[in-house]
Amino acid sequence: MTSQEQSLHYLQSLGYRLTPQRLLVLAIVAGGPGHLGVDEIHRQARAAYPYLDLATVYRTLRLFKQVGVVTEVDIDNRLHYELTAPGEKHHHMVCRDCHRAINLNPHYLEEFRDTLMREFDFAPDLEHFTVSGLCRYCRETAGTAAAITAAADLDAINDAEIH
Amino acid sequence: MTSQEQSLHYLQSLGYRLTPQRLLVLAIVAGGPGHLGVDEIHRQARAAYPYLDLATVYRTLRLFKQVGVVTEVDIDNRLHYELTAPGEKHHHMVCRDCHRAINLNPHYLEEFRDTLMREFDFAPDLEHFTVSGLCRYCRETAGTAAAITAAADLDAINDAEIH
DNA sequence: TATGTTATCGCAAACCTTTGCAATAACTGC
DNA sequence: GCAGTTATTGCAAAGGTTTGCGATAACATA
Repeated sequence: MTSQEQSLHYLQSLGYRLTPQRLLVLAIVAGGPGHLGVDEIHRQARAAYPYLDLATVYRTLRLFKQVGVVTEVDIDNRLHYELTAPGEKHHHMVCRDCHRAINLNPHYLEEFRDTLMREFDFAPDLEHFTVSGLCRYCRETAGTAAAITAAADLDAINDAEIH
Repeated sequence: MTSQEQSLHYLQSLGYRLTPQRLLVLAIVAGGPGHLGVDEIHRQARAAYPYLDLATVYRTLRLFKQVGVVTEVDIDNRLHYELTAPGEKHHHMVCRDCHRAINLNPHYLEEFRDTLMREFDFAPDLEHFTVSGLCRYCRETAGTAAAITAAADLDAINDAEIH
């Protein structure tokens, strides 16, 4: 039994119905290279089944995420999904400049979770965790710019609308 | 000089113009009890200046956030803003059930930031950090439900669309 | 296999947020 | 204080995502 089939059986065991749409979306996410954007998933799905609606894709992915079959990653305000690999679960660091996603081993968050539980009785959702920030490459670039002039740095920080 | 006036001078020193719209939005965020939703800010602002557009409110708040004058909090997929108190900066834990926001002292994140910097050369954006999760109260409620039947627990987890 | 129940779908419309553009108004230098 | 420059505004439209609703199809039971 493949991991895909396992996911489907799991859905069924929770009382959800197996529909062609769900099989299709799952197959596409499973086949994609890493995380796929919703529009990309929709486009691929429509190649096989032209009537599939975008809303259904969103609903399906939300369901998959809820039950843990896929992992959601927010990249530049757009949702992306990848198959949750049970053995090698990971979080993401997304660069706010180049929008690349870097995997982060869950153990880096264990301590943080324990602290919040102990101190505040707060159970953080750290199943699908994403930190935004600046990756090594983009930090170097930004750093160089800053070294030239403070003004150039300011320009780099502000987006197109400003200045 | 009040903290509001300081913020305005700071904006000006960065080359941004002081407009009535910006003064108004700042005053409202400063006056609000904690974090305010964008629509709430817009409503209050229009009471004083009816032509103020929603887009301007969004742009203004984005600018304020960029320069650090306000802090953005994502509550249930909706943006909220509060004045950044320089002396008492804090992060947020937002409950996914009751949507209440609990303040979190920055020192709880220092170690996490250091780790990401050291291990990955990744500089996380932890200025405006929000963790989603389940607060003490809602954990108790969910716990009770789970104790009754597993089915009830399942219902609680799925949202209205499911079942 | 036929039937009933209801989860799921497709469609359309709504939601919150961002963006393009021409008109306006805030600042600069004379 | 006045004119020129251009950041900022209001408006309208688009963007990505969610939701309401009637019609359909997946599953359970017999």
